[in-house]
Amino acid sequence: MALSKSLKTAELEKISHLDYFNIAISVDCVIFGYDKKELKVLLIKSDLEEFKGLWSLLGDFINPDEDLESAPYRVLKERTGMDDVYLEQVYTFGDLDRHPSGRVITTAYYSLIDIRHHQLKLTHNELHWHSVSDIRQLAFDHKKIFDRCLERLREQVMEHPIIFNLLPEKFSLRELQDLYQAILGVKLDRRNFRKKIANKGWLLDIDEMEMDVPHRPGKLYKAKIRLKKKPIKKKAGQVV
Amino acid sequence: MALSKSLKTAELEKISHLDYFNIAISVDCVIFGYDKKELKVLLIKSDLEEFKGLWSLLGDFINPDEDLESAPYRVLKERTGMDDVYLEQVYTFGDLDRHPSGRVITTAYYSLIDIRHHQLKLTHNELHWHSVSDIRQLAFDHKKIFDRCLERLREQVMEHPIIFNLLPEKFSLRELQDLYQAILGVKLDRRNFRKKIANKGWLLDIDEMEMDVPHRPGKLYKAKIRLKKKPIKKKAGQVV
DNA sequence: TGTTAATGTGTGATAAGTACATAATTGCTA
DNA sequence: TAGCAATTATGTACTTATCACACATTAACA
Repeated sequence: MALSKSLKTAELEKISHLDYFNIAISVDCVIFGYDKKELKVLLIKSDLEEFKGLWSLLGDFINPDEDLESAPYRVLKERTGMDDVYLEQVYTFGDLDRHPSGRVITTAYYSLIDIRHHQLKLTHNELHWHSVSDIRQLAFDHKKIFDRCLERLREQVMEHPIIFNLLPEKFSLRELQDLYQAILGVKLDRRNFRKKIANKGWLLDIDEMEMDVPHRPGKLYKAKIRLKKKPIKKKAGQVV
Repeated sequence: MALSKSLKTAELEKISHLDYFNIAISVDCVIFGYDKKELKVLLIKSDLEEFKGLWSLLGDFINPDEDLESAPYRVLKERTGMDDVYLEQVYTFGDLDRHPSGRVITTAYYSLIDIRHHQLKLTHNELHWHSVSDIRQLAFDHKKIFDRCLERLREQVMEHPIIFNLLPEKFSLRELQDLYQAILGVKLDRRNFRKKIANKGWLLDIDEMEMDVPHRPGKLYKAKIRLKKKPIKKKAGQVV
């Protein structure tokens, strides 16, 4: 939708002058993964001179012809090749000086993906999975954004069945507990954990056992539902 | 901060062309108040032809030289004269077709104010307090924004001591309970409610009683803390 | 066949949530 | 000034969730 086409004259005077249109909008994605009992986050080497050597979140500017919600899906698709992902909007950051190149307001999303489903694109561009516990400093205000998203993830993870997006289709209760512990940063009691999870009713007993583990094998489960929030495709102008 | 001044040449090529700068950003405020046992929301008659007769949230475009977080405080100050208010960012809405005048992305905030502190400005411009339970249709996508903010308020109100921003300085437990009931839309048991509130430790017993009530007077309390989130004043360019 | 590393399971103690009733105080009204 | 209306103040029994904690079992491996 071109702006000029849809503007009424009165509105033109009010909002079309450059004062209101020299702010850019971006999205930044905190992409969480899980590997070797550690919560990971996918980062990219900053391409700005100011932040040489620092890592930053994956983000991009919004295109004028895409919904805000579609942008983080596009970023994820471009960077990881995945498009069936869980994404949740967390917060919008708009401090005046947050971007050295000008006025950029950014909306932060977090995403949970199964780290095994995208290996390919890692060696190209400077993408890398970092352990969440190692994150000290990031480019821009991305540390603040990252912290907020991690906080939100921790709030959500016991309330909604989103955690399964970080796991393979079949998993044992031990794997699930390890993952919760990695996210929440605490140790949980096994018996109490199992009771709690059982009460949620999120799991499907598939009557299979772990194979080739060097100890007594555990039962395997599937998630009853894998929550995704895919963008609803809409044409511009469509009435909702 | 003028954009052109701080842009590096490489960046200029990448982001300064108009494609990325013809999106406007606004804030919209869901301003809650409380009166006569009802939760209220402050609305304004829409000034757009498309939404003639409909009410809309109070909002405005972001100025290029103000922090995002400062904008809703400015809107509140301009509309209600109050600047010591509680504000919380809720969500950013950016569907392509959400604004008939062009591409406008908006960040929604909710605010809690004591309805008695601002009477003056109501008769001027077309501002009016509406009962939350009467809200059916609003201009733009404001009904969706309103719903999301009300939902967030309901999530927050038992967890954080924010509710006192809707009450006068001194209040009785009955007034507090009525207010909770208005927000949550449920009836609460008095004894259990009192126990719960007592456990939170939010109240200060000021050893005063209600006066001139047509029934046995109750004790009055103050909030130990009144949570406000005032914007932190920062100069552009200041390192955080 | 013993060692290692896990699985699977239950109970008692404490805290939180829920349902519920009676006596006391004030202003108002007849 | 007696009685009514409205609301305060308060506790207990029941249920549910949370927490700490120990032992027998299974499979791989050396």
